[in-house]
Amino acid sequence: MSDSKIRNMEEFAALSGVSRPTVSKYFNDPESVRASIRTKIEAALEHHDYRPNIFAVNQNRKLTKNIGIIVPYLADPFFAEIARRIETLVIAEGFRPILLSSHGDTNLEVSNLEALRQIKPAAVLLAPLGRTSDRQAIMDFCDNVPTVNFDSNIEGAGEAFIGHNNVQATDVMIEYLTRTGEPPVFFEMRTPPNPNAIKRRNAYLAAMERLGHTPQLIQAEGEGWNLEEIGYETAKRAITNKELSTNTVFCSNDRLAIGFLSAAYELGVKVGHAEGCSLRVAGHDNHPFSRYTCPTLTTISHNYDLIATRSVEIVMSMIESEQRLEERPTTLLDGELIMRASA
Amino acid sequence: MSDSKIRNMEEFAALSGVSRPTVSKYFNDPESVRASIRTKIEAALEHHDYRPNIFAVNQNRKLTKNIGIIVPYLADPFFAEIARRIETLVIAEGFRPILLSSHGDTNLEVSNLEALRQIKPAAVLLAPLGRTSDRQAIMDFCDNVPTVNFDSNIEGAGEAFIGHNNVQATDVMIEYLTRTGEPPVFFEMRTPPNPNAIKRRNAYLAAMERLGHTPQLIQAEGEGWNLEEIGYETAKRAITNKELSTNTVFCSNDRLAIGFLSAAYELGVKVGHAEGCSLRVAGHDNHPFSRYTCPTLTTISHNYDLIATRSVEIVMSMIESEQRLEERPTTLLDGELIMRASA
DNA sequence: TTTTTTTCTTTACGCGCGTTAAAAATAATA
DNA sequence: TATTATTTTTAACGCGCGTAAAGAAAAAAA
Repeated sequence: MSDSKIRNMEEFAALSGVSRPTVSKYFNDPESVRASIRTKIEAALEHHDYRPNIFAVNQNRKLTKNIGIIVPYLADPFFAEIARRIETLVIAEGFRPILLSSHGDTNLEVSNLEALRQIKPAAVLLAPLGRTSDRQAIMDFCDNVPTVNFDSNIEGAGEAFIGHNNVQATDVMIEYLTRTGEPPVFFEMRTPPNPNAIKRRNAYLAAMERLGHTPQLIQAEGEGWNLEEIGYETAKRAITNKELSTNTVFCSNDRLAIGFLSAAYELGVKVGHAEGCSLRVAGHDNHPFSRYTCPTLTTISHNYDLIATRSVEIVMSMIESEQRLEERPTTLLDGELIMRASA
Repeated sequence: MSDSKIRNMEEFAALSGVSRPTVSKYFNDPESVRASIRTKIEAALEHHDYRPNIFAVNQNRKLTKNIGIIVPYLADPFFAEIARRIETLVIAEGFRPILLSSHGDTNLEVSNLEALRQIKPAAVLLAPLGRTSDRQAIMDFCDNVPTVNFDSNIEGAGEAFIGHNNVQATDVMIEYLTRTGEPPVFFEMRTPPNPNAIKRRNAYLAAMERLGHTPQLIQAEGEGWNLEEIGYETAKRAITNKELSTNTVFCSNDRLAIGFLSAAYELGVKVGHAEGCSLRVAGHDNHPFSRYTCPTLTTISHNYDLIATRSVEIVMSMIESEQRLEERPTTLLDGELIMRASA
């Protein structure tokens, strides 16, 4: 590797003995030039450290090789895990992932959208905040940038939606809990940030009615994304005041469940389905930490793998076909019951 | 807001009644133009949606307004939390954070560095993988891009290092544990990915010797970043085989401790400092979830706030002074004992 | 009001690369 | 070998903006 610094494509083309437009063609798609030419260029690449200036490239292309990824809250391991998988897939497809977190903040979500629009991404994968999203800003964005909406469905936003089948997942868990013990109370936030929570609540109410049981909602009052704390506080109150009408609690998500378990432990309430336990607790999401709670958390898993692969697949097909999808296909991925010690 | 799409600065300048070079000056620093001119431009901005093309801007400036942030593993809530704080501070300073995770992979760390180098960032905040980092690649990078090294110290890398005072923190915890009960066993990985772990081990050994106690290391064999699992498996073995020489365990980090607590719970070993408990467990890091473990985890907190603010401060001063620091200042931030139920 | 200082306008070049059109070279086919 | 199809070269323009120099205009100082 020679130390000679190459300033631009002109110089590199001269060194490789190929004309600049052909070199440009090569970098856009190595297969598009003749093998003999390719060999020349790649030989030169081995001796000289050259890569096209990314700003100049992006300025002159209508769309870049960037793919934006926006998640509502990256410090939540669930989104961190999804983001990690998507990033990996995007890189494998030869694109550059740009990962942005809205940190639970509406304004930041909007400015993330603006930041992405500026860099002319080939496409965007958007997991919106949900209830607190600026719907208009998102719709405007989707008009201008090919977007796939995932996790939180914002009706009409983006060319497609990939999400979790909250109804199926909720049904599976309620069926399991009811079959193996008492029907569950539903533990949730009164005003959850994420629309999936509403779907889960409604699915719970519907399933309980269908099965002929009386539903009970325990609703935490907090706002924001500090879910463990909200779950902990509310659980402490609910347990102390004996608000639970059955011995089984189905939490709207694992983070609330983690808070619940913490409160139960502190109050000396033994959780689990083994003998000697007075309470069963189940969660929803298969949060990365749910297998290490005490007791380990029975929950319903998202299909992490499919949610990532399917989203990236759709994005890639959109990019390839270079046209928007006419309808807005919605993919709901079934959840899987993960049986552990807590219920 | 008129719908008229403005193609470039030329058009916008015409609409605002100001010459293009002056408009350019304005966007680089609004204070650098006369108030009367500023008013004109800002009036035009209210009617027309225009922002300079970021690629053209970056191409023509020697250094951009980008600040790179690399963390070793973003799915670890510790790094997610640090990254979140740093991002927020960087935005407040008027820069654009570019957050990249190495996902625990050496090759990805290297390609992240390459990706950053391409976008000519004003500076970079780097938390390297540590033991598995490609030291040469990092040193090369730091030669070309002003970098601040944080969390994991790679000797000589970057203009400065901001980290955790592992020795002080370890001493504080050992002093506390010893004073309130039996001296601790040290629970760690034999080949930890992060150099902080080595510092903690050595600090433990030194402190035990100083206090006249016999040290004992329980070393997990695994590799990688799946720390809870590694902690869980090893703890199960250690408890079952009665390998612990005292009733107190000091874990090298909270994620190992979470795995340890999970194993102890499963085996029916009651953890805590209350009566009826047979084991005390302490961690290190004040991981975001450590306050919700069962029992809640006694640990030592990083100074999350200072680690972020100090790092960003140094980066900003580097950018402002436009010159590299002559020495390589090392800042070690003291840890704070967080007393909870587990020890 | 006149002089000096500061700021703005005009004009023009450069950044590094995408892209196109016409001419030249190479490869494939007859 | 001659003909045709394909690829490459040459030459040149454009992308949108930073920036520099010289002259004009505005503000500040005398």
